[in-house]
Amino acid sequence: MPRDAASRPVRERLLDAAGELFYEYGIAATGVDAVLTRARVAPATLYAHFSGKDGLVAATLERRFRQWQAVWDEVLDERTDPVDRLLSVFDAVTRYRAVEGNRRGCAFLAAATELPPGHPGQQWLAADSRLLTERLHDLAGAAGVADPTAVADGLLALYDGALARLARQAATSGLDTGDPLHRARRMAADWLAGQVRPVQPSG
Amino acid sequence: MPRDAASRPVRERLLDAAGELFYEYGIAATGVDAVLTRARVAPATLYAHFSGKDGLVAATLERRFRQWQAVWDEVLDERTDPVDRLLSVFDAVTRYRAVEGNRRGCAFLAAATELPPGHPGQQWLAADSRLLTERLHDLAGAAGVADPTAVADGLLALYDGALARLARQAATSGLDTGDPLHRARRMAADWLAGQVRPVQPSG
DNA sequence: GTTCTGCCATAACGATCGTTATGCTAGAGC
DNA sequence: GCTCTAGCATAACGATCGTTATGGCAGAAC
Repeated sequence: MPRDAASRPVRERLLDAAGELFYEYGIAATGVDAVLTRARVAPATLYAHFSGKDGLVAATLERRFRQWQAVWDEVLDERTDPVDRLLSVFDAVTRYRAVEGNRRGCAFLAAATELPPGHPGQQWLAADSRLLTERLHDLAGAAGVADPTAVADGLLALYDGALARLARQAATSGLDTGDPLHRARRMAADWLAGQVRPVQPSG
Repeated sequence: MPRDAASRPVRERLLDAAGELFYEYGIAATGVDAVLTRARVAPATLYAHFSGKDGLVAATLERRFRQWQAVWDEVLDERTDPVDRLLSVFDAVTRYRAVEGNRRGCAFLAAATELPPGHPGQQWLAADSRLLTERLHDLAGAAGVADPTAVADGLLALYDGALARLARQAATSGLDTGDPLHRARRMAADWLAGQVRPVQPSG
């Protein structure tokens, strides 16, 4: 099968190359040729694995979504304190950044501004939004806050804000100071302290 | 000069058309032809007024920056209470949205993900970041908060978060409920209540 | 050893991109 | 009236886009 047995499967190479280039330079600005060159893959091979550029874009977003969800699951499994679990979204994205090295902010946010309506990749942007909304809502409920929806919305606002600022920092490098994610986490913790209604342990 | 005296000057028409199309469909996805058609302008005329597409992009961002700054100035002039003035950034963007009708979130945030480094439009993204950072810092200082930098950063996070969520809502329409800007403003007000150190009036 | 499959390299396709060139017409200024 | 300017419409430029076609080669299957 693979001519070079030591290299990764061709589909993985394509997703790696496309993911990095789309994220670094933008989806529209990245040509198929650039992906092919970086992945060292022939054009016909790409179209044998994907329906086209749109399909490749959707596949990279799908993989990114699953990786991000897996990292969050992992972080969540390490926590037991309800408030810690609520704040884990910030730690998960920090860990995901360390692994994937995404300095340009949220890939889904960037894709949301680039993809037209009806693009096959849109479903993964929706999946990301849904995951964030529903999971934060559930965690807020488990933490015993008075209004889980309001807390989830608030945390989501801080989460989006941190990732959006990361995207802006790439353009305005050197102007901002510190890590937006750390600041957002601290602010969320402060804000939560006033929102969490201590629950009597049932036992 | 203008063949059709009733119409706006050709430069304004170009900026109007380009601003709307770039904002609605993205910068890279909008061809020069689409701008020319919408503005009813000949190709040579565009290149007589701007250095090219990049120059047109930069000019639309410049105009947007100045309009946004003017709206914020206007809102600020109506306020005297220091906390109200601090929260005016949310009201200004709400007013700007009503005037300009920008349902797809922050144009500068979108441009930050689309424009390559060194693009002539980057300076206006930097100007927007600087305006937000410095003005919020000054207003926080005037409000007598303990740590103006921390307060400015916090408000900036909520501001970015609200505009980022607007961008995502365009893709995930119908999933989110309510106005992110209103939620962010309320959350900012709550958060500020714990940050503002009441200052003794000097008189 | 032959066949078959997966992938390669190269080239070409039509379409669209940003940009420039060529005439032509309508109004302003003298 | 004449000139000059500003903008028009159309067409063409080379480049690049996403996509497809062609031919060849290496390793697996049998």
